[in-house]
Amino acid sequence: MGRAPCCDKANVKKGPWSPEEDAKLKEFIEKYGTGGNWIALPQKAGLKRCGKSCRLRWLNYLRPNIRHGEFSDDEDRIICTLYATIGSRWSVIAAQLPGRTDNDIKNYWNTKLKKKLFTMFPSMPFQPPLPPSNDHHTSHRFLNNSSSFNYTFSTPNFMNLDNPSQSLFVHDDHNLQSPILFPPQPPSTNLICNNIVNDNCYGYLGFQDDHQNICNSQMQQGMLMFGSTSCSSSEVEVGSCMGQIHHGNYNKDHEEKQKYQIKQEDYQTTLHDHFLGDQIQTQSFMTKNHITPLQNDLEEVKQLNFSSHLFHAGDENNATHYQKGMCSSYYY
DNA sequence: AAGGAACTCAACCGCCAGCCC
DNA sequence: AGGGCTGGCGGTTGAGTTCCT
Repeated sequence: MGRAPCCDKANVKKGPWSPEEDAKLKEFIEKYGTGGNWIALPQKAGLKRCGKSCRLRWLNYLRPNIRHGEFSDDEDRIICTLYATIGSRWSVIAAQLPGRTDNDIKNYWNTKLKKKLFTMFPSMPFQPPLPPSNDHHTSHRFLNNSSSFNYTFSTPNFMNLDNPSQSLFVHDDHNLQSPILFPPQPPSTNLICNNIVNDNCYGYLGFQDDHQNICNSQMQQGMLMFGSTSCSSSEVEVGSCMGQIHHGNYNKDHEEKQKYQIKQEDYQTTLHDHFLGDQIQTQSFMTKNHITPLQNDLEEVKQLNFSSHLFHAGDENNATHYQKGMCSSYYY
């Protein structure tokens, strides 16, 4: 048995909306609101339309303060940054661009922006990150068997061109031919990856042999996406990555920095435990405790000007032990 | 000028989470 | 507790438009 239709398909009009229908819908909603029930609305408003169609028409076209037309460079940048970070979550991206709808942004990305980026950086595989898995069995499979990594991560990256050892690259594909992570001096091991998984974040570490290609492609992407600002080596904090995302314009006040600062001590201890020698031990090295201020998902992200769900940590002062690796986590 | 290809974008489809009964 | 319903969302479609040869 199939799913019950949301409306009587035979008796609803489909296709483009006429000006008369627009006027009817607009007038009704301005007068009575949606009444909290889109399915019942068309009948009340005298429209032969599916409730969902009404909702879409209102949200994407008729509601006040909708902006159509050219996207600005700033909007492009925001879309690219967010897409690289959270993927095709258009509604979240739209929430950062007042007046833009998720549909508009999705169309813009699919028809223009993506092509623009490919034209500028043809060798760059520009893929969104995979949404975090809710399947903890899947997640833990990585933790327990790094050599059989078969999951698609395709995630953002950002870098510090002044000091690549502080740059974060996270990327992957099914065939393990793309970088998992770029280390400045990669060991001659095949890919080893380490995933950090918990309820609110996941991330991973890894090495890859073909580091020159990684470097080249990721350099381009890093420049493209996030500029080349430095991040602090003494502070391991969200702020440093946000600065990069904002092309150096990021100005977090001290209090905010404190709020999101990761304890250097925790970080060092953890890395010492797991980065000795050329091998990364397959073990989670970040826990919820490290990210507590960030785990309240998207509302937090919005409040923080959209980018704080991305966390980057690096410290070259302890390079003897672990400059070969960086770490990353993504929060949803 | 014509017609085929490529592009755009409004609208639809179907899935899913959350709410309510 | 669980089944049905709804809103919200992302992916996809296809008619209309623009571009190219």
